[in-house]
Order: sequence, then C-alpha cells, then structure tokens
Amino acid sequence: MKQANSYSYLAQLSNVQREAVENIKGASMVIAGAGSGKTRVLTFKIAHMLNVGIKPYQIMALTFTNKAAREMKNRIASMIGKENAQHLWMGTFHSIFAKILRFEANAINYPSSFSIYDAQDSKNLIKTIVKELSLDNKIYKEGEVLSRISFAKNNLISAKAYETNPRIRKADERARRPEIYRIYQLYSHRCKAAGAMDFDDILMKTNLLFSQSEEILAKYQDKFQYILVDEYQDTNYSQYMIINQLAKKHHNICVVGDDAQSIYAFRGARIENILNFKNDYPNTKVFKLEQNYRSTQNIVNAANSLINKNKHQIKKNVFSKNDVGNKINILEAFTDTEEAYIIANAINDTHLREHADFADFAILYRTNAQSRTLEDALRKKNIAYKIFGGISFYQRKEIKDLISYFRLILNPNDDEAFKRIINYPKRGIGSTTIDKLSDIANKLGVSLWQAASQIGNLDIKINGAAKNKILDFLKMIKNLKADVLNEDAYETAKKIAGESGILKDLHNNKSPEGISRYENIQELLNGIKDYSIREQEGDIPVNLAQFVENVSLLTNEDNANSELQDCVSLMTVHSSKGLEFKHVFIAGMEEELFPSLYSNDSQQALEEERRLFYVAITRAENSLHISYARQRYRWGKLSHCKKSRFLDDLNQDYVEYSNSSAGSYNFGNKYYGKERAKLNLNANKKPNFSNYNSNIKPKLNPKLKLAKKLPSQPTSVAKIANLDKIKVGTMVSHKLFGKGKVVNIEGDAPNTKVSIEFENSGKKQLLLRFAKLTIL
DNA sequence: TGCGTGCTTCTTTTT
DNA sequence: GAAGCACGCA
Repeated sequence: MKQANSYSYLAQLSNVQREAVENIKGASMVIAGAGSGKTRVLTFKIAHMLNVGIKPYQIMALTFTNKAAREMKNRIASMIGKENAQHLWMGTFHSIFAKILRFEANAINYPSSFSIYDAQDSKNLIKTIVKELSLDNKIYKEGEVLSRISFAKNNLISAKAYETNPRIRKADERARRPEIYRIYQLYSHRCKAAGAMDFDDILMKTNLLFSQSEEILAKYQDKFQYILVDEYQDTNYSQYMIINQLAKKHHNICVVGDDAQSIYAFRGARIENILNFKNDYPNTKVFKLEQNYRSTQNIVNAANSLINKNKHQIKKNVFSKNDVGNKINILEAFTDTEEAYIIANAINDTHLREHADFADFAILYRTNAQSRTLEDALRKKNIAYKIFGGISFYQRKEIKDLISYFRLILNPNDDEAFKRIINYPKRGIGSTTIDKLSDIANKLGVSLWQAASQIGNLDIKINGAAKNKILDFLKMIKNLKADVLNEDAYETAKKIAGESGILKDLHNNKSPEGISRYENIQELLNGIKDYSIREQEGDIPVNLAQFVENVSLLTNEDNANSELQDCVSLMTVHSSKGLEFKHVFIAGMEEELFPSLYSNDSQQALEEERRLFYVAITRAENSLHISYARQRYRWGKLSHCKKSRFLDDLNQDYVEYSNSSAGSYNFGNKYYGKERAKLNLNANKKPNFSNYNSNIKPKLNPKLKLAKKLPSQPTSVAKIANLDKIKVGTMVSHKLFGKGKVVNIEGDAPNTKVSIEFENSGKKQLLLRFAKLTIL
C-alpha cells in the first residue's frame, strides 16, 4: 500500500468530488449535474481504488459507450500506469456481458461463438416469421413487433411468460395485435436454432445465467467485488437486475448519474432505478455534485429554468461560478436551408475572428435526417465536418455482406448471415431455391446451413443445377473455415474478401457507388488491422473470431472518422451525451421535430424530450445558438413549422432573439442574403417558394475528404436539367413507352406529375421525380 | 432467375 | 428521402 502523500491527485478535486472518490466501500450514489465533473470522479475513483490496493480485475465499470470506456481507461492508465488499467473490466453492459456469456455459453446451451443479431437482422427475421404465420404485415410491422419483444425482454418476460400474462395479452389485443406472442415464441426458437442472440438477449441471458446457476453467480460476485455504473439513469430493468444480483454479496456498488439527463426511456430505461436506489441499499451514501465547471452562468441558468418545468426530478441546485457569458442566441430563419447557411457562416466567422478550432463546434439536432441540409451548407463553405451516428459504417450494405461471411464461417447456423450471402455475389441461387431450402429447414427444425448440408441425401425438389451451386457454396465456406481460428485476423479477412468474390464484384463496378463500396471494404480491412494491433496481447495474433465478436457491439461513436482532426461535429442530441464543446448550435427547434411528434400524447414523453433539450443545452461551454425555421423540407415536401414550445420554457432573461431578416444578426449576411434574394424572401412578405429549388447541389471541394454518404436514389434527367424545359406540348421520349407529347403538368417539384400522350401506348401519367425523360 | 422501372409507404432517438 | 414491393421484360 502506498503512502498517503502519493495521493496528491486528490488535491485536484473539489470537496464533494473528493469525498465521493474516497468512499470506496459500501453502496454510494453520485448525483452529478451536467458538467459537474462526473467522469472525473469516476476516473479518479477507479485510480484511487487501484492505489489503495484493489486489484484491477476485481473492478467492473459499466459505461454507456465503448468510447467512454476507452477514454476513461486511457486516463486511468496515465494516472497509474498501463499495466494495471489494462486488466480492468470496463465497457458497455453489452460488451462486458457478451464476453461473460461466451465464456459461460455451455451453461445456457449456446455455442460460445454465438452470433449477435443487430436490429436489421432481427427485423428481417420477424418479417419472415410474419409471412410464415400468414399474418398481415401491415398490422404486424416488424419495427413495432420488435419493440414489443424488446420491451418484454428488457423486463425479463420470456416468450412463455408473455403468452401466459393476461395483462400483456390484453394490451396486445387492444392494440389489435393479438398474435404477437406467437411471433415472439417463434422468434426465440429461431434465434436459438441459429445460435444467435439479439441485443436484448445479451442482457436477458445474463440474467438467466445468474438465476440458473448459483455457482456461476457466486463466482462472478466474488470476482467483481467492486462495481461502478455510469449513466445509471439510463439503465433498464434487465440491466438493473444484473447489477443487483452481482452486488448482492459484497454491496460495493457505486452508481453515477443524473435523473435530469435520462433520455433513453424509449429503450426501456427506468428513471426509477436512480430514484429508488436508496431503497435497495438503505445505507447508501449520496453525493451531490452541483457545481457546473463547464458552462457560463447564462447557459447553466437557462438550462435550469428549462428543467424546472419537469415534475419528476431530484431537486438539485446546479450553479456555475464561471463568467456570466453571452446570452443564448435564438434565431428564426425562413427555411431549413437558410438556417444551415447561417450556422455555417457563423462557424466560419467565429473561426476567423476568434481563431477557434473547428473541433470546438458542434451542431446538434433531433433526428439524423436533419444532417443533410447542414452538410450541404458546410460543404459549400469548405468547412470540414464529421458526422457521428446516422447510418453507421457497420450498417452499410457492403460491410454487412462481408461481415456476414465472417459470421457464417464462425457460426454456420447463423441463418440471417446465410440468407444475406448465399447469393451475393450472384451465384444463380434465386429466391425460389432459397424458399424451398427454408421450407425444408423449418420442417426439419434445423438451420439453413444444416438443411443445405443434407441436400445430397434428401429427396428434395431442388433441381440439379441449383443443388450443385449450393454445394459449391458450402464447400467454399468450409474451406475458408479451415484456417480462420489460427491465422491473424487481417490476413483471414483479406482472404475471405477475395475468395468470396466480393472484392472482384465491387471492383468491376465502376459507378461512383461501386467505387465507394470498394473503398469501404478496404477501410474495413484496415480497420481490422488496426483492431488487431490495438488488441494484441503478447505474440499471439488476434484472430478473426475476436474481431467479429466485438464488431456487432461497436457503437456509432467508435468508428467516427478518425483521420479528420480539426472539424465540426454533427450529431443527434442523443449521441452528444457525455460530450462538451465550446460552441454549440442546436438546429431545428420546432414543434413536431423537437419535441418530437410522437411525444405529444403523454406528459412523460414530453418530459423526456425536455430532458433531451436540457442535455443539448448543457453540452455548451461558451456559446450557445439555437435556431428554428419557419419552413422546412421534410419528407420531400416543404411544410410550415412552428417555434418549439421549449423555447418559451427558457427564462427569457438569458436569451436574445434575432431573425435573419433583421439584418442585425452579427454573423455576416453574405450568404444568406444571396439565398434570400434567390428565394424572394422578405420579412414583411409571405415567402414565395416558386423559385426555390432544393435540388441545387453545392459545389464540393474535391480536396476535402468528407464523411461518406450513402448513394441517394437515382436522379432522373428531368429532375436535374430539364425540369423547366418541360411544358405542355413538349415532345419527350421515354425508354419504355417511346415518343410522346406532354399534355398536362400538375403539382410542385419534387412531386410534379406529368401526363404524356404516348404515340404507341396511349396516355400515361408519370411522376417527374422518377421518370427518365429525354426532351426531343 | 435477374434486372430496371414505377409506385407506395412511412417517416425518432440506440446498445 | 429511402426502402420495399410488384410488374414486366430479357
């Protein structure tokens, strides 16, 4: 044990922070207001625990993202040395317990190489089940069924318990979805047969494991004598029970959180977990961190005035002793495009005037779809940016395809992976053959792989050609399987990408998206290389299995483009949790967007949205700009918007309004002035959008490598070049229908419908958005 | 069996 | 805006 004077780091903490850090034994709860140094307390506490002689492998620290875990680990390593920090059990609930489940897989009758189904896999499976049960897929929408199943799992309700629970069944009947229990049952069976778990299973099976075997539970209770949980307000019942069981023996548990920042109820998070913690552990010591070290007084005060409108909360007095700072700027723009331009300009101006780094800026929004307009504006200004979240790298088609090869090789029973790649790249195994194969598999109660393996022995109505093609496919997978466990991950992955034909297929595709997909595959391979270098311990190379086990649990934040250093961050408010920026812009502060349309029906949902806004505001250190647009392009249509009610919740002493027409807005008006002229906008006049063309693409700076976007839908000739040239009477030609004459045009772009009298096939009405027309 | 086109539908947040 | 589906042709 070290001498007291070696704890000099404790001097860097405030009194309360220090007390919380030094309280190691027993149950404790740290209620940490936004910006109060919560992460600091956690890192110092863990470092301190190690310093007083607790072994790193006795500590389990659960964080909300892998990135948070990694950063914390690094900070601890810099305080007490890498050696110790490495052996901490630190990560998300999902990654830590997946690790344990792989180790104990036997006990719950799973292969230790079980696959993890992501949301897309789960939805696909549900879709096939709904079809098989001949249910109406309009009533049993896969997303809704999945969230119902997810709700059950997060509350530890098994398929059997679901069936026999009258209250749940009634609720389903009232919602006119009485058959969900059957889908749930089949879904569970299929996952089991495929050796797969979905996200919620990881937590549920952990509970199962612990309740099933006292021996195993005791083992982990004794192993993890000290448990720390970050973001405790966002844990659900299933997570709560895991923690509860593990801590039952030694009672050394420390939870950290802020009820005001609970924003994941939609995922089953229970704010009560934090409100009731004291009931579970009567001797709990509570530490309240109330001083905000992050933001100016104006920002903190405004945030307080907002959150005070919520009824459900632990009363706290969050305060700041920083500068008063500027008032919060609230801007009204005419359109979403203009809003984006103003933000881009503001960032550029502040960058030039105050020499602020671009990395000091963040633009936050409620929905991922909003990023598009903002991106366009930033690109037009040549401002580098990176997007967190959105379609994550690992969700891309080509990436999922390659990873499905990995998954199938490691776990041949993985049906979702099997279906994905059996005919990609094209091998002439079409849907008819796959349907037949699924039928067989279902009848025998086995996986597709097993059904396919027996294809030679059975009297099956799959013709010779298809049979041979399937056998070839099986052979290829088996060959690749041979060296997967021994060789180094990168080499194996490269081999698979080559031999599966994926690389060749993408290489042959010279369209922009084909090229970008090829690049993405290369990026994944490089990522695997980086991963194995990072994770390697000693001389043993990291094999592919280790990579794949983790890849499904990587979060959006984990793969943010790391090459780009000095760039503006774009993300949803949800992803911004735990981060801070000098200058924050919150865009799209409009009714039905923020608060979301879906939160209208309940007070609870509205309060969660308000907490979400609170989280957004409290990300800002120095300056905060909130904006809303009067009109916005949404779902392909320009629609009117109303200012968000939350803006009126803010105490008006701390805010300052401006609007883009006043001309006094101090961010320079070069750009939006021009835009306005084009739009024919005027403060006193109703805006006229007849000249508004949302299809103008910004000129891109080719030198800037920016976040990749998915290819959009094919753009038609008419849409880009000839829209204004098509009038009644114009002669056009269509690939399918031949020559014709325009006889009528109705509706505004992009929903313009044209009626054309074709010489051969008569009158047809086409939607200009899709129709490819050549003007003659 | 594969592929292109046209059309419908549903629009939140994420481990 | 984008995914999914149906249809019809090769």
